[in-house]
Amino acid sequence: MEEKDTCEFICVHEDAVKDVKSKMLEDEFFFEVSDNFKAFGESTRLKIMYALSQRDLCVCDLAAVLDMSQSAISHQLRVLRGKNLVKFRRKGKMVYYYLADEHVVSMIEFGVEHTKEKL
Amino acid sequence: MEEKDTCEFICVHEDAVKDVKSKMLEDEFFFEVSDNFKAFGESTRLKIMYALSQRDLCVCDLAAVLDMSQSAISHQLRVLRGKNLVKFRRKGKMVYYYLADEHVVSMIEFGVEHTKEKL
DNA sequence: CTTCCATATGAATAGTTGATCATATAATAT
DNA sequence: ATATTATATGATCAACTATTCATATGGAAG
Repeated sequence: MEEKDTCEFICVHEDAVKDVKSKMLEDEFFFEVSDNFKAFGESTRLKIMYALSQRDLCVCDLAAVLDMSQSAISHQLRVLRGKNLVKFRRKGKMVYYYLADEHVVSMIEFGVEHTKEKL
Repeated sequence: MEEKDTCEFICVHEDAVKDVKSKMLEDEFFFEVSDNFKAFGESTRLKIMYALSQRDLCVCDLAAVLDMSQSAISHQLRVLRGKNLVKFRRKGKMVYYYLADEHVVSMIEFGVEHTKEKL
């Protein structure tokens, strides 16, 4: 038998709550989805990905395009790599980054379109 | 004539940078897009919106569904209201929240689908 | 009006995170 | 080897944020 030690929830509509609760997804899954959104939810990372959607770029070029330090860019690229949103290939001393798959492109487009429509 | 006081950017590929730079959007716009993504980039807010995509719910029901405090939910609802992602209507003492428009639903679906495919 | 209940909100706090600085690594050239 | 250049990364710091706690607001009922 369940017992809430939080003494609230007097007003709960049991049927509605039960209904929605049954339709909720795994907590773990929500976490993954939001974690994915989070990658796009920071303007520096979004700009990096947008730039890469135009063409593959090395770190230095990205820094120039965004007018930011190489270090800052590298750190964000690391985050994006960790989420499998970008990949890279070496070419001599340089490292060229590119978007990991079409999902990234369509996610950006989706966000851009929806934001435009909201204006 | 431009002069960077940051003494780096030796490796920049001018043509590539110029090309991509010309294709970049307004800084302000990138900020808005990422700000929108950010709303979905936090699991509590995402869960709230997902729950509301199933049916309109009052604050107390949301708290019950997510098993979180009423205060925490209210604070996040405030954030969502601020970004015009949810709206509400009063019914007596209670306040029913619902998603502001179809954009919210499709954004959630989009994120969910893309995350599924990545597994 | 007063009480009760649903919700909102300000303040405080802990955890997260993005940028910088300094430094390390890795590849190329000399 | 050593020097140079491109990138990566650890540490630090400041800014931001999600939750909690305490309290306020606002509607309904007595």
